[in-house]
Amino acid sequence: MTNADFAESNSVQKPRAGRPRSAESRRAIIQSAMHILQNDGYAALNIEAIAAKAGVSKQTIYRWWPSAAFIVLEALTADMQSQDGLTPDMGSLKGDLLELVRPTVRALAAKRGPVFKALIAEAQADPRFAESFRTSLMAAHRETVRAIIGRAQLRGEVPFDADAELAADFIYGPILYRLLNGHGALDETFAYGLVDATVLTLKAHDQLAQRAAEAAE
Amino acid sequence: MTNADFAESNSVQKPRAGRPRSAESRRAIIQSAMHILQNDGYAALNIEAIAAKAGVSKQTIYRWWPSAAFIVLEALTADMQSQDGLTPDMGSLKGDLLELVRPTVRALAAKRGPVFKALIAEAQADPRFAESFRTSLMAAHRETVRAIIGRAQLRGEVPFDADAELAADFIYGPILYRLLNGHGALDETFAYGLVDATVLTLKAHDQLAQRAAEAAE
Amino acid sequence: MTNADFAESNSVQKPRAGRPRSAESRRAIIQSAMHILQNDGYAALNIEAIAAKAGVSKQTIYRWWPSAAFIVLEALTADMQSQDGLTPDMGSLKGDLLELVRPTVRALAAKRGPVFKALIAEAQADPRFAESFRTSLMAAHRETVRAIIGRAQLRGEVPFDADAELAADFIYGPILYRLLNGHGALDETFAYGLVDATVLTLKAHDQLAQRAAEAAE
Amino acid sequence: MTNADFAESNSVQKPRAGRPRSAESRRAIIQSAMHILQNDGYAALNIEAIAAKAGVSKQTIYRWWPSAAFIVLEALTADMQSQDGLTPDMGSLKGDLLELVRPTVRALAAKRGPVFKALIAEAQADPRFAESFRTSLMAAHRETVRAIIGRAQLRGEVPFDADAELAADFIYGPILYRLLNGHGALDETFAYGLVDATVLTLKAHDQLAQRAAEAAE
DNA sequence: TAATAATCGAGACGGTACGTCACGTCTTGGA
DNA sequence: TCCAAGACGTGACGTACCGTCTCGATTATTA
Repeated sequence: MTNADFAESNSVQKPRAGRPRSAESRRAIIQSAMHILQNDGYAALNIEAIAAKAGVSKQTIYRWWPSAAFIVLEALTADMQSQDGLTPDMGSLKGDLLELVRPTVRALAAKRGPVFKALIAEAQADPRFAESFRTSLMAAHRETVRAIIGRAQLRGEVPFDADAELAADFIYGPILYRLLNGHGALDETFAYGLVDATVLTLKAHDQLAQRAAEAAE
Repeated sequence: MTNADFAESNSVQKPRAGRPRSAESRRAIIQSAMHILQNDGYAALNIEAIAAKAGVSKQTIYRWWPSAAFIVLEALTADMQSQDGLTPDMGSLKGDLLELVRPTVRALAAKRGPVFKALIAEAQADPRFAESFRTSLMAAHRETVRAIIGRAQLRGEVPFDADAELAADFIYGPILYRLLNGHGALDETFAYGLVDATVLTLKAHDQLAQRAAEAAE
Repeated sequence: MTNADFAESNSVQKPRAGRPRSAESRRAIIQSAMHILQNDGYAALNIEAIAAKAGVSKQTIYRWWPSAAFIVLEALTADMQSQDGLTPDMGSLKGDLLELVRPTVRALAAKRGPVFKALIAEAQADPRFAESFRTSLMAAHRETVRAIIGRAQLRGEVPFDADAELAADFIYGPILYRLLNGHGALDETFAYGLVDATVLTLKAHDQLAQRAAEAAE
Repeated sequence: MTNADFAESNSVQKPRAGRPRSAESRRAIIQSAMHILQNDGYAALNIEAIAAKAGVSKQTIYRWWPSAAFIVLEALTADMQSQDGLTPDMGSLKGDLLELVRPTVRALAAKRGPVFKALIAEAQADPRFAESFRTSLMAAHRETVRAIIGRAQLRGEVPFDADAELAADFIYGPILYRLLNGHGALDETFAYGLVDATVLTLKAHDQLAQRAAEAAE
């Protein structure tokens, strides 16, 4: 949990004495950070540049965020909460997964890719950020997969002992791998292959077990 | 391909004029870099520290490597070439994959993890390094998977149209995901689950297609 | 005029926003620079050494002075302003000039010599410094000569068309020449010879003109 | 005495064993040095640049000259010996001095100025070079003045106790002063003023002494 | 209506590392 | 013995950001 989140969540119940936090500055900082990120890349995203662009003092930034990465993370989570939150039931495991994977892959192939790569890189160097990153963005993604598999289990499409954790690894692992290593395209074909393989795995687990049982008779 | 690799590969055929490169310095630089990396972490791995520890000038380092990451990469590839090169045929797809995945996962859970994480992070910020990293370490890993699947195809374990590329993504994607995100352990259970799922996927592709054909009769 | 001078002269009227300049650091920098200069010579006077000795960051030095030479110049002008400002009227041109030249020559023959030589050398390589050097130290020296000759003109010792500029060149030129070239000693004899010759020149200008007029009758 | 001078003076009597010094390289080095000096200024004149431009190894330069300044000095003295050596007797002290001072001032105001300034600056930092500079270029200049005054003494223009050393200081001091400090132009007016003052001084020394003797009667 | 308290901008500060430059020395093969 | 080529250790450069620290000014709550 970032300092910013902390301050925000507390601001409701206890209006502390002194000058309140400037919403204007907060907005300017986040916008400036994202602007620099989009235009000049993550390498150019440093506190001094953000402060200069936002017309804000460095101190103000350090007061609310531990590093530039946290600013980006805040922008991203805010963005995700506004648009996502919906994993529509398409009526089948494959349909649900496609509805999840295809937009994800498409976004990462476009402008979301560089941002995501940068945050993951940052997480490797900064344990505090890794924690925040994992428990906000990443956890939300994995939860979606768990929900979809839960629905598939209720439908009887996959056995109840299907490993949702491993399934989430199978969905996001290869995506991350291609995103970071760049050995293959993040395109529709990949999305379909990914979903097909995952569905096959989850179902085959069942069917093969069934065939094994039949063979045992 | 790094400058160093280039110089090395040419050194055989053309003993150019001028003082030859100091093998002593090269060794000291690589060793110092790895020593700092193991003891103080990647964050402490900077050119000045390496130069100081190796008793070498910064210029000498910059002459042969573009950045500290390239030094680590060179050490790692040299290390890999000396110990690997062998993907023993265990007689079955599952056996081969386990023989590949288990040591990999074990190494990444131990001291190889932090180094790998750092290099991947570095690759996100430096396109030149990303290129080198992808075409050396990463490409070698993927090639191993392709070889294993090739053997399985010859054995008749998996169909000839099995997608080796996707299989490699399935093997290394989840490993990378867990390594970088840290949401799950890189342990034996994970290794088995990973191999089982991959084998099931590759085989189910065949069997399900077969059942679909039978059903069509 | 250095940045430092500029900031200083403005500091009275406008207490600008932000943390004010550290007088402590300024003092430490100047003192350290002079200390290194006296002990190890101008060749050893570099920004890193000054910063280290003063316990100050290099950036702080670069913020206020363009180079080490400007620091020395500031120290020297401050020193000169505190002790000089006085060109006592000795009652005669020769007396005034001796009162000016003898201490100057004595100082340059002692510890002021190396410093002065170094600054002049620096001025040849750095036009910005040359400008500062000329308009501060050098201009003050020349002005003193002009004042002395002005007094001599009022006394009737020298004609009103006596060239004060050339006289200043005659005073400081030979001093500089001996200082830089080292072909002759900067001693009392030299000082007397210098003053005698200058006085003779200035007066002879008058007398010879007079004799020429008499001869014309 | 430079290494080059040493080698040169010895080369006549003892043709040492081994490959002889390359006259081609020597010429290329001196020419390259002067070319860089004229085009890019003394600040750009470093051994690496000269070596690169001359197509010569750095070692070859260091073998024959202690520093770049010595190369320039060698070029300058060679140049001076070829054109000078002649101080024509114009029949009068003033004529002789003008014939000496006017070309000198003209040359220093033109392209000789920067070179001279740089060498003088260099001499302040390098005692070995100062020694060479003083005993070659500078000494030659002073000797010329001594010769001219010697002639004037024989002519009876100036007394035999006229101080030739001080006269040389009076000629070259102000020139050097203006050259280095840049407070005044090095033009014809200055040359005439300089010569007039020097002649007046030398002669007034006599006449004033005479008048003092008359007054004493 | 003050006093108190936190925030804000500006910007100076001590640090650390950067990547570059030139130094003067060395080690090759070849002339 | 000299030469070109060029690698080497050394030392300093000037710059970029870091995260912290004063400043005066502003804007709230609390007394």
